[in-house]
Amino acid sequence: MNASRHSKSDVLQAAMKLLDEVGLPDLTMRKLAATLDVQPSALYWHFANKQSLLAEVSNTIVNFAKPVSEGRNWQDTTLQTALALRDALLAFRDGAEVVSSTLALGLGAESALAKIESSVAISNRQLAQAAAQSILFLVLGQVWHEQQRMQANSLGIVDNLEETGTPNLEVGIRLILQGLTEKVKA
Amino acid sequence: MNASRHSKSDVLQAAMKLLDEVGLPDLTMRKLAATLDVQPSALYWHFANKQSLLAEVSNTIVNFAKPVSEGRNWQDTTLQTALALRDALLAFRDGAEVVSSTLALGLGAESALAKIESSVAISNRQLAQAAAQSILFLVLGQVWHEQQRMQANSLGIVDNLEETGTPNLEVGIRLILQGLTEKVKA
DNA sequence: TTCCTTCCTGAACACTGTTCAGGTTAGTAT
DNA sequence: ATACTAACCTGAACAGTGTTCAGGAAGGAA
Repeated sequence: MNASRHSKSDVLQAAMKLLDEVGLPDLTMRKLAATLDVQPSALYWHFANKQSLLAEVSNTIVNFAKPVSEGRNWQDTTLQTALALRDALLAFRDGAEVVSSTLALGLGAESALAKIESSVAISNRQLAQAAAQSILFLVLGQVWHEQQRMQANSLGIVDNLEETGTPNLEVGIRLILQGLTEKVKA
Repeated sequence: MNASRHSKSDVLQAAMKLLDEVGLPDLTMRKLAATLDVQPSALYWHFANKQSLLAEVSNTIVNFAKPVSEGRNWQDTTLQTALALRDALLAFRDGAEVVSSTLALGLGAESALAKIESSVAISNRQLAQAAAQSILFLVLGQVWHEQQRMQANSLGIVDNLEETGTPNLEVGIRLILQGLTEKVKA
């Protein structure tokens, strides 16, 4: 789209736009280069490799989550934090898969976990960490599943009987928070 | 290893052996064909494509889970079911990633969810389904993370300060079960 | 021996991420 | 204006990927 030269953030921005247009499986270095009117090798001046690029994409997605206003209690705040992350993931095509992979490889997006964990205001940090990680996996898994279904549906693949609709993510999170509250009381 | 002809299950078996030896990223059709002393194209007589192969690998992993003996209560049974799934995933290199991907694509491994859900003996099926899905994502996410670390460690990549050890998966599952129990009581 | 199903070959197609020696462009300093 | 330097890019290649397809060979049954 542009014949001028590009900065690192130009490339990142183009990558996110392309992700939205074609999805993660078709987000190739060659296609990305093409949208920038540049040879594929040019991208490697800005990023060491594709994974590094995806790591920054991942960070951008995670940091897109709106900061939450303090709730009535830490349970509420944690729930809002988790839902804000969900919204951020949903705001980008294949967002959950991108973040999951990056997180698994340990290349970024750790702030997602940190934000949840710091909202769990209980003294037992080990327990808080376990709960935060559980909530994170729950959000990622749920949204990944949902986004995959979105694409499948857009390809005309029929959903088996509407599948009772998405079992609300909120329910799962509330279960964890409920259990956590009980455990701390004891 | 063998110059004779091969059946579909031969190929599947070889795939699982190769998975164990080289891991998912290096499980290529060409390498798989090589271990069978066969041209890559021969594999496509047995499987429509690589994803179908991986789907069957995935099913094999999931079905490897030992059936659990009925516990004292459904909470206990569910916990045992989840832990059995975890053990099955851990028994195969990159097991969690294989199953996660297949599940996301909707190509198999659904029995994993079914087994957990059927163990949640509460009348509210919608709630049971949400809980089961939460537990499944939790197990997959946790084991995926753990297996990724295993590989990283084996490559000499140093863990930052031992990372307080795996926040036990059991803790997370128990939180959900606890919350579930409370919710049903009310 | 014919026939048919099962399994495989060999070669190609259309991609993928990545490397590298060398060139251009832009901006800063003299 | 000239020289230098950092930023950015070209063009070509390498080594690999999943997949397709026309045709051939092996094995058992009629």
